[in-house]
Amino acid sequence: MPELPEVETVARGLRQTILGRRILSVTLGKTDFIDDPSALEQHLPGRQIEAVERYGKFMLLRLSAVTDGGRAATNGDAEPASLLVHLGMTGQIAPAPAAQPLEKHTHVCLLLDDERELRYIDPRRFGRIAYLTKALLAEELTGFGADPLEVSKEEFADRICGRRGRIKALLLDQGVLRGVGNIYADESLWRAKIHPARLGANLDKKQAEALHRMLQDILRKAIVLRGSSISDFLDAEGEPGEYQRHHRAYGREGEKCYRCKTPIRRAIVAGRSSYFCPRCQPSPRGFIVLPLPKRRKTEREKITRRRREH
DNA sequence: CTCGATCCCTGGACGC
DNA sequence: TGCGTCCAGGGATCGA
Repeated sequence: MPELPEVETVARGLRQTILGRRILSVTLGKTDFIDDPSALEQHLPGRQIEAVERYGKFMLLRLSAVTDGGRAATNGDAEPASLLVHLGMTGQIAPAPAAQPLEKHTHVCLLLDDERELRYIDPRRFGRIAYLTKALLAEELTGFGADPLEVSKEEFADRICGRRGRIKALLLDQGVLRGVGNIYADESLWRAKIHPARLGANLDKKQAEALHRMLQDILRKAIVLRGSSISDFLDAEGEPGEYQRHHRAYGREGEKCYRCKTPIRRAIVAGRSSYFCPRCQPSPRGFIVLPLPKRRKTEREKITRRRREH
């Protein structure tokens, strides 16, 4: 599931491969995850991809104005615009030779001026694509929290300690921090020895600082390793990341804690599977780990299976 | 403000 | 083997 490091990896890959390309035409498959499908068809052709940025879990393809004067004057295409891409759970975006057969669940193809297509594949369609004018983009980006890689420890502590919610929920809340998802929330909490169900307001300054440091360390390391590949994640070159080998909590239910050898537990916190060490990350008062159904296959086994298939 | 529940969607795993 | 069921989860939304 693409979180900040995976989205950053994909964005970097796209920067290497499609910057400066012009979009010639648009072909759409299923469109129920696209804000305004016809806007893509109307406004993308003729634009050049000038930059690829990441904002939280969003990718933003910055597009030039259309230089064809006659058409541009009438429909707003004389202004630069952006294509917003959210990979959701299972989204992949990568260029491919236009002649190459389409993979199943390819829903958007942008024909480029070098006989390639930028293709968006998303089996579950939890992602999102939107054509955004400058004004719509500004509106879209309001309400997001700090970038976890940029945020100072003081601001981080302010954002966490002033809230009543559970720390896991706060880490996942894109309005608090943009880009953190389930994996990196659990990993940073394990490293900082903080239970996911603790209330943000109950963390002391030292714990908030530890969490800030661990979260940044983990995200930076994960970016270097091109993200975590569990289930479907592949980068823009179609390669899996390597950070899943460094997971210490996520997906490790029943396996030994790397610090104290106590079996890692799983509980639902903030509506998500949350993995933690019951000894290193002591529960807050009153928190009960409910019995959970036995896992059929651990995430680790899934990864192994995937790698063999490759 | 914060919570849980529900929905979206598909593929894969499992039980029978 | 084949079919039904459950589950994963980011995010939107809604009611408590």
